Amino acid sequence: MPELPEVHTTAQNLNKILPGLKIKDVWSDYFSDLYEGKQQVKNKKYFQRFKKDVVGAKVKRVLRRAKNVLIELSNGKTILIHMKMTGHLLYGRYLLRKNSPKVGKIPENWNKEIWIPDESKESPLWDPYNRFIHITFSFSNGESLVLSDVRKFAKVAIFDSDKIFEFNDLKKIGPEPLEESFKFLNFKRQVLKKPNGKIKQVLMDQEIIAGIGNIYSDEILWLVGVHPVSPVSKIPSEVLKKIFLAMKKVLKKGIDFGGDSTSDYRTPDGKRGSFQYHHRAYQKTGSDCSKPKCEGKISKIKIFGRSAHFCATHQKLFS
DNA sequence: ACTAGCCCCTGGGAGC
DNA sequence: TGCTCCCAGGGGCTAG
Repeated sequence: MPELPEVHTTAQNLNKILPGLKIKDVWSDYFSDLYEGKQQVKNKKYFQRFKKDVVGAKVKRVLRRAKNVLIELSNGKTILIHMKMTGHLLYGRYLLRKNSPKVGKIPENWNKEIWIPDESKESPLWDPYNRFIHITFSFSNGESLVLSDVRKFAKVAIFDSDKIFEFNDLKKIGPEPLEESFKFLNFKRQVLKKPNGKIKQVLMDQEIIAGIGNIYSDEILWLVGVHPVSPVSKIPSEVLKKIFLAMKKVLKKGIDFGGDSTSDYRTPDGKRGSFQYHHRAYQKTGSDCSKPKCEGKISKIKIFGRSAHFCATHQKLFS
């Protein structure tokens, strides 16, 4: 699922490609999940308005804030895309087909419109995980930006660029963990806003720190040897410092590996990232702990409706 | 103000 | 082989 490193990789790659390109058309089969400002776009009428705001504009730049991709347009509007769990953005030459040939496991009786890559079957864009395309932006150069999202949780919205930080999506988001200016004291102040909160939950709280989700929080806590349910206020300051440093390290590592493709995430050229091959805790339930000299095993528990993976042997519970 | 829990969604994997 | 059931979970929302 796209967290900071995945969204960062996507936004950075797109920022090398999209600026200067003019949006020629927008297509979607996904009206219920398009938004215009605060207004949820529930029908075609709103989609037409979204389309009107977008078509004809040029892309100025693409950036990331928390787990959102922001596409700034030349007309004072910004498209916000939150990929949630299974969404990912792809860029390439795409064709709209009706009664299309089968792609992956799409049923034979499929008779809807479908976008398929106009590329050789060797192209990573043909990866079966890339076939759930629910919105496309076609550019005047003949290429398209498409959102593939099997579970349809992704959010696409449009805002006035100068007001975008006034809306809830971005208003209350905490600081960016990889900013040079984000120092330990800021981190400490942030997490201590939830003194009774469990450390894993607090790390994942977007209002405390932006961009960390389930995978990276598991990996950070494994690395520093802190049990995920430890309340923040019980963790000694020097251990919080270790968490802070591990957070920067693990997130950077995620970026270096091109993100995590445990699930559906792909880079805009359709390729997998490789952080999933370096997990120590996330989805390693039952495996031997890989920390040197540790003889524990990775367990899984549910906290706050999410799974947490950790080694009960070397991850210390502060309480 | 807080938190626990439901909801959205659907492919894939496990079990029979 | 094919059916059913359960799981993945970010973030919005509601009930307590």
